[in-house]
Amino acid sequence: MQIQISPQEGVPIYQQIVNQVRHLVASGRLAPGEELPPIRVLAERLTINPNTVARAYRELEVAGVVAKRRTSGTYVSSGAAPMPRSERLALLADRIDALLADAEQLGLDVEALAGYLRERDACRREEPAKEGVR
Amino acid sequence: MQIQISPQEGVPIYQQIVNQVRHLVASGRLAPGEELPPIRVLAERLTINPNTVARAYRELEVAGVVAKRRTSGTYVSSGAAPMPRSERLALLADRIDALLADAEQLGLDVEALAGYLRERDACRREEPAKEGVR
Amino acid sequence: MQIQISPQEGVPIYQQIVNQVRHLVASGRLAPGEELPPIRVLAERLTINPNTVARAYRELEVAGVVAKRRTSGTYVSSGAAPMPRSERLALLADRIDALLADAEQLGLDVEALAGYLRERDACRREEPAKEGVR
Amino acid sequence: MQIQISPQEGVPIYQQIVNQVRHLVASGRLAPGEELPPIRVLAERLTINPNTVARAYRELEVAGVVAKRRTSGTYVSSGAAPMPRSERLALLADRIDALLADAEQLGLDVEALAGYLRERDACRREEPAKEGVR
DNA sequence: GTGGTCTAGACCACG
DNA sequence: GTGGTCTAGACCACC
Repeated sequence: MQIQISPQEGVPIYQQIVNQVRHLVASGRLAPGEELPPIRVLAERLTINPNTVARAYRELEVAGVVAKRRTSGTYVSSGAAPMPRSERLALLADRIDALLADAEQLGLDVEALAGYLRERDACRREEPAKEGVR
Repeated sequence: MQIQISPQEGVPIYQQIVNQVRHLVASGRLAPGEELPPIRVLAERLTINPNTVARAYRELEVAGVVAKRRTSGTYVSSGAAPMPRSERLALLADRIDALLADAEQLGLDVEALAGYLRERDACRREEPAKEGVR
Repeated sequence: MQIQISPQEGVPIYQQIVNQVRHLVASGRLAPGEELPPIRVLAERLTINPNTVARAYRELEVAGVVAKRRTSGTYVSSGAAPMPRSERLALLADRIDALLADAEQLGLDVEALAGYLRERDACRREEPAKEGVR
Repeated sequence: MQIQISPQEGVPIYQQIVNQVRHLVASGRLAPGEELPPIRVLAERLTINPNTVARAYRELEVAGVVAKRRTSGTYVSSGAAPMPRSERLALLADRIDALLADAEQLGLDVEALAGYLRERDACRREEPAKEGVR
């Protein structure tokens, strides 16, 4: 399971984990019934405190995204189906809107923004992929 | 001066003000020498605590974006020139990158994202502009 | 606000707080808009760790029972109306059922249980009320 | 031997078994000298891990409620006499007290509680007896 | 002053 | 080996 933590702005670590698991489930990369890494394992991999991972898993559990089997591990809920493309896009709506608002305030139109989007995307693909270490 | 506050997730109010003033200056909508609204006036308009506006102005001052003239008010620094388009785009780089990373994790490619960007932009222009007040 | 913690069986402390706040709200003893004690204050009063109280308050928040105003405190949600008597009784249904099951297994009928209930209740009222300290 | 397991809140499975065996002995339904089901048989019947049943039997043994005869099985201790009614009631004292405390916090008096007790009891007797399996 | 996050580490319950 | 709870204490952000 691919999870990247970055000390990005002010987003709490546990929140980043929650978001990313949700995204992996929404895109079908994590299928219902699939097992998530044990709390301690993921904590070690990300070099963060196990309590932080536990909090993320707990939130995912109350949200119904995952289910914990006490002594056996944590699994993607059987009811957590992948989302259609349009809904996945909708998950980004708020941030897109905020971006558009800021761009407008900067005197940039949507085409400039779209162009820049492609440019940055090209960069990402060239880079050797930097590690998301904290 | 057009400033919109939204209780959006976790972005601090003072930070929103700082960003927006920076943007207005970068785009040339606020010209060097121009006067900003007095703290109390802006606070009342946005219905927020005057301390919050004061903090934003203070940060803008130490950043050299604005200058306070003792008894008379707050003005855009004479050294605060509008930025070229490329630099203005660069201000959005971090958020663009984060967006691309999330989109990828959602299994969405850059073209889907660009398309959605245009779609949301169209929505914005139709709407009567919702109030950004608290 | 009256909250009692007891190292009773295995019920986690944070859970006891959650339950009791819910009950106080359900019975109308805590009215919508009323302020709860600050995390640190309640923690000190119960001589437990502030993190434990914070966890209880957080759960109450996601459940919509209370709302936190970031820098000002924690309040009973305006939408958290008192419940009618029948619903309040229903909150105890699970435990009542478990009790009846156990009583049956002990060869005790419901009347014996009801009688014992009154007897214990009489005791409670006589006692000087023992402290719920941990 | 009638034993029902329910994944009720947080009561451990092995504890449920212990309690129920104690209750059956206290009420005289399991007489001294009577044989308990073999570990594997009970485990299979309740569809739980044999280790869990073993743990329950072990606790019952150290408590002197049952005795293991090396090669032959597990039996109710000869010293395990049925308890008088008052003592059986006393076994429920803690839970009764907790219930009364909660009821009081919910603004319900003991009579309301006793009435509800009878009501739930009536329900139990009508129902076809729901399965207590996992 | 408010709440929020995170760490480090201990101890428990379960199977 | 799983996850759960709790503590102690640090540091941050906001107003």
